[in-house]
Amino acid sequence: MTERAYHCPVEVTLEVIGARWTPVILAHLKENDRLRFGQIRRLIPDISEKMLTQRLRELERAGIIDRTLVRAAPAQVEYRLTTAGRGLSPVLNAMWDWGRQRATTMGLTITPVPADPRPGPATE
Amino acid sequence: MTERAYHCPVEVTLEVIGARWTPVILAHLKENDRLRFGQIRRLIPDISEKMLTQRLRELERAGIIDRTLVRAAPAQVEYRLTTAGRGLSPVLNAMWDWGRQRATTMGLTITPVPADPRPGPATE
DNA sequence: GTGGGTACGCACCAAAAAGTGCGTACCCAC
DNA sequence: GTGGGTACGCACTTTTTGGTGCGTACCCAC
Repeated sequence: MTERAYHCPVEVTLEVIGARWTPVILAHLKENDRLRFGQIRRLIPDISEKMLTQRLRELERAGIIDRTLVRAAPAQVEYRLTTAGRGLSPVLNAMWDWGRQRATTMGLTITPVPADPRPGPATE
Repeated sequence: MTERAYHCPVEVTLEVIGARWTPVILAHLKENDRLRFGQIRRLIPDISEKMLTQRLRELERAGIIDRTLVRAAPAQVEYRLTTAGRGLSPVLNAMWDWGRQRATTMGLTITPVPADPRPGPATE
């Protein structure tokens, strides 16, 4: 993650959002404004908790997201994009759009998952 | 690189351009239209030849770039974005712009490198 | 009082990614 | 004829990344 010299602006961008899952996390935060740890985890079923924590810490350090402790007791935190983070919207939007387009032309299916656990009885 | 189910369009995009250096390579191809292997290598001083070859093969298979053998003898090939690849321009532009912005606000320096070896005498 | 949810940190191990060095085949300049 | 540039492929090792499982501290529902 520590690159010394940059020879292209894109390298700078990648140092911030180049790690695995990072743009996905940010895209969800852009879509949902504020999300709790567990919500992000459910929105991205394939990410492990360790990964998610790690990425969130990195983004926090980079000043891209903001962590707020909502409740201390049974820990509850909220993440949201900072102003700097919102500056990434064009990147995230473009990635979102291209992915949708690509899925269509390649016949891929995208199955979104709700951020909150199903409230009703077991859906199986 | 093989992900089965997608839960967000951004995941689809990342499966194509998520590997290390990939967006940098594409950004240079977008800027320069057509580039030879050695030119890309010089434009990205920190990439190894193995890496570059690998990424180029992946992008070729994904239909994002196009490889043309210009001369067989002392092998010379040219890479360029396909139509599908040019569809990534919004993403690449956004990454480029954000990186420049970020470099400015963070006081980072970007030192571009020429694609071709210095032809004249030492420029220093 | 027992289990589940919340949001982690830590340690250990497996897997994937990347670096290094060597070989190729040909051309050209010196 | 010797060395350098062109664009790689291959094998081997190292580094990085990520997964798994365990522990925490507290609350709430049953």
